[in-house]
Amino acid sequence: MTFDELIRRSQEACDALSEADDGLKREILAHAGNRWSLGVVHALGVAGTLRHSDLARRLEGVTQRMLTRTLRQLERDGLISRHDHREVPPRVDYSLTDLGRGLLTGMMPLWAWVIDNAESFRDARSRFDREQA
Amino acid sequence: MTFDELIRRSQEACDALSEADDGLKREILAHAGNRWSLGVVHALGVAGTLRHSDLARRLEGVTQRMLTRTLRQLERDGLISRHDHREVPPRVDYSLTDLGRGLLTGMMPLWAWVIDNAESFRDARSRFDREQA
DNA sequence: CCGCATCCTATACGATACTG
DNA sequence: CAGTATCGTATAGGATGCGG
Repeated sequence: MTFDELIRRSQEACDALSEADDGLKREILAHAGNRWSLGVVHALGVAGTLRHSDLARRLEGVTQRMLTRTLRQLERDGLISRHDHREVPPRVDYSLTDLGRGLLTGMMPLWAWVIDNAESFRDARSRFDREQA
Repeated sequence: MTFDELIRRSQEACDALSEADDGLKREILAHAGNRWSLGVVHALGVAGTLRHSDLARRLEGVTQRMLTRTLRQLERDGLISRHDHREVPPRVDYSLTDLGRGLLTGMMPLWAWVIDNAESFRDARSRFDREQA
């Protein structure tokens, strides 16, 4: 598909959008851009099921507060499911929902593209910063 | 490609990532999640070249401040190019770079996926909110 | 027309300490 | 172990007015 065809289709899709849908799209993408969301989704995609402490170990630098907040947000978005075993000591584990797996799948091409063009991004940025100086 | 194969590949890709690349990925996605970025990129994809005031008209509700800020950010990321005609009154127009077109292309599948699953997102959220009550 | 300066609110993110 | 509470800073986003 050419770029123009792609644009035409996206134009049609956009015209068909309700304002609520457009807000939803931005919201989901905004969540995906949050500090730890992608890391959590990816870790769960790789491991299948993980406990809170497992995730804390895998996401180096995350605090309990931010991990909990991120998990709640992802759960609210329906991307992960939370299972509380109701034991003492506490045992809670998380896994991707079908929706979460779908997001991960849908993100891959974009992700790969960003990595492939990492150098272009760095070049563009350093050029911009130089010109501003 | 199955989900597991996809995960395995993303795992390999992730292992190969420098920490800087990972930060870059998050940063680009965070910018994509910003309030007006996608709208600007999409509008430029559709129209080709637009002036500041054209964009302001197309993005209903945007303020001059946020539009300028968004344009600077996108320009710094190398996604759009800015051409100042240096006339009086001022005349500045914006268009997508190859990198910007690439981002738009890469975003389409994800975008379409979010729209396709809009109802699932709403269901998940209302279920979550009900259970919290 | 385009952009900036100023002032404001909301929230992401983090450090730290605490609870069942 | 999982989560909450409280503190702080940084930044997104907006309203409004000024200037080349």
